[in-house]
Amino acid sequence: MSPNTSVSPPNASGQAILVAVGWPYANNHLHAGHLAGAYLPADIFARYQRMRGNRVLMVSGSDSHGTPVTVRAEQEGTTPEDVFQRYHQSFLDTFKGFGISFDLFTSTDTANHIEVTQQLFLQMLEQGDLYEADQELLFDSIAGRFLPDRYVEGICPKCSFDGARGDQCDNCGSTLDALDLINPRSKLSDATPERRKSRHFFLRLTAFTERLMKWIEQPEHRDWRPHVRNFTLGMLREGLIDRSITRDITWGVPIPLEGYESKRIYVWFEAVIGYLSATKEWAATSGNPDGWKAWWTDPAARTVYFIGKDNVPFHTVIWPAMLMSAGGLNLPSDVPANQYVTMSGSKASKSRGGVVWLPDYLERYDPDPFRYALTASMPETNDTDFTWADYVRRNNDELVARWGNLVNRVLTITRRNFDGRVPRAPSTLSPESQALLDRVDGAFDTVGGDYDRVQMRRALAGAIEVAGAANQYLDARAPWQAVKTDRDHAAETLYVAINAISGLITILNPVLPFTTQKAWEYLGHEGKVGIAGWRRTPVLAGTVLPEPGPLYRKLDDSVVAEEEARLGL
RNA sequence: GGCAGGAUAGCUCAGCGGUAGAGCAGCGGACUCAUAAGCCGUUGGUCGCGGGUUCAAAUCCCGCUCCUGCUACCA
Repeated sequence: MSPNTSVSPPNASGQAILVAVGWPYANNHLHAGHLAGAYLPADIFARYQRMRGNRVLMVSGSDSHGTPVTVRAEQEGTTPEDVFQRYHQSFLDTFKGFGISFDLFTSTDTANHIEVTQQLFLQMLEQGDLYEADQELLFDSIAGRFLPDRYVEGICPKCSFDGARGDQCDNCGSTLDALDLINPRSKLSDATPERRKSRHFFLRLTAFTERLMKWIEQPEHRDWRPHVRNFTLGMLREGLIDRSITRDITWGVPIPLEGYESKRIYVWFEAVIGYLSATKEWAATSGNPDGWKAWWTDPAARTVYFIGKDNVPFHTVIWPAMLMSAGGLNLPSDVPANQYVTMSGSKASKSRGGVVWLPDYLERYDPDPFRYALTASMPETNDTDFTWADYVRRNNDELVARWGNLVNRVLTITRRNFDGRVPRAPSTLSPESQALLDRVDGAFDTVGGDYDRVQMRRALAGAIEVAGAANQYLDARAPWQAVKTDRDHAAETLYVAINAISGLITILNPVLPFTTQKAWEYLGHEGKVGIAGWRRTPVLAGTVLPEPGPLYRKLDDSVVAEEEARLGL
């Protein structure tokens, strides 16, 4: 990927960029890990690319199928549809609340998705990339369900540890086959599972090893994140395994063939197709049914997948293999998978607590400070730890004090001393004034390049540093004094500071969409931030400045203890 | 077991071949426009351990210790 580092005006015919975001599983609310891992970086990336004038399409949807949804429905005495609908709505509310700017957030429970999935299924079957075979599986006769390996526990055949899961032993770390467990028991009902044969469809992954290897080794994939690239190469070197892509369940996408009424296509095969089906849905809805091709069949398009690291194999091996089988569709340009965020040192876990639920957060705080704090410690190269102490510090020291206060102090002095209007600067600026504006303009290149490479931490650090430079500039020129002795000097300072802020607003907008929009209006600008593209929008002398308000609230230290208690660790 | 990432100032982390850096915390100072914010200065580290390569290593190589995570038949 060549980083876009040059500043260009908005351009309706920019590059087509598909921002594909992992599909959340509709069996619980979203938490901070989801946001930091996938939705926030995707949103920052999309907002930046839109301002660059690129044709961005950002899609995702609820993954409505799969065993845990049905399990949860049974526990609650309701239907899978009900569970899925409830959380789907929760997701929509959460994205709205945090400003995650999807062009479409749909679900796998649509007629369109089912149709696209079945069509691809049949196409791959015809290609010979799917085949039928019998599979021996464990069946829980009390729950009346075949058991995924993870739902079986027993004694590890290798180390005799009692409590090994069907897929892996937590004690000795070896990968297991559920059929080899000694004294197996179902995690659903505690029943002793019985062996049953079942006929299923398999994805012939083994046939794709060579092609995938070639694809990964293309020069443009060299700068994929090391953990993504190496993990994928490792899988390919070890040898792929054909996997069954159907299950004995009734909640899911039906198999479009006679005699398979009691089986469904399984989620890991079907959910990734959502990227394609969602694009088609968006195109159809916007009145141009062929519009999806701009992102999927035009080789000039860029498709970037934002997911958590646990999802890497599906996006760098399985989905590309499926796309190769289908033919004529773009393979992922990049999969900048993130690592994990831990909460106060504890891994987010639904059972053990230690989770910041996003709907919960929004009841008490504003979205931008969370976006800011999570971006500042985004798990791009390693797991990171979120603490409320860090959140409060970043809010108070960086958002309130450094950035918010910069805007506030500049606007206040100006309004008070220049009749509420932006003062006029001399035609030739002093060197330090010019230097500040140059610094802001330069940040469009450096920070923009970081956004483009999906290095959000670096981007944000670079942006906030410029706010620091603006504060230094102000202190050096002390317009609050100059206004009494040399009005022209003060006028230049404030004019320059206001214009520097204007640039900073645009630069920070991908991370802080809500508060930068507010600030944008405080400068007398109209419309949306960045409407003029990825560049500093000048604020002209004489512009009437409306009364500003605080962009951020200072938080009391007691928030830390309160929220830590709420984490229940 | 395999793979990845980490181990650098009290804390969070950046640097990734060329005289140890930032923010916060601590200490001192000048200022007062601002949500008592901002600015300047300063204390503080034998860069996990042991070898090696090099004129030069936090930075490259080998070995070791500890931490985190991933490991497609859960999403």
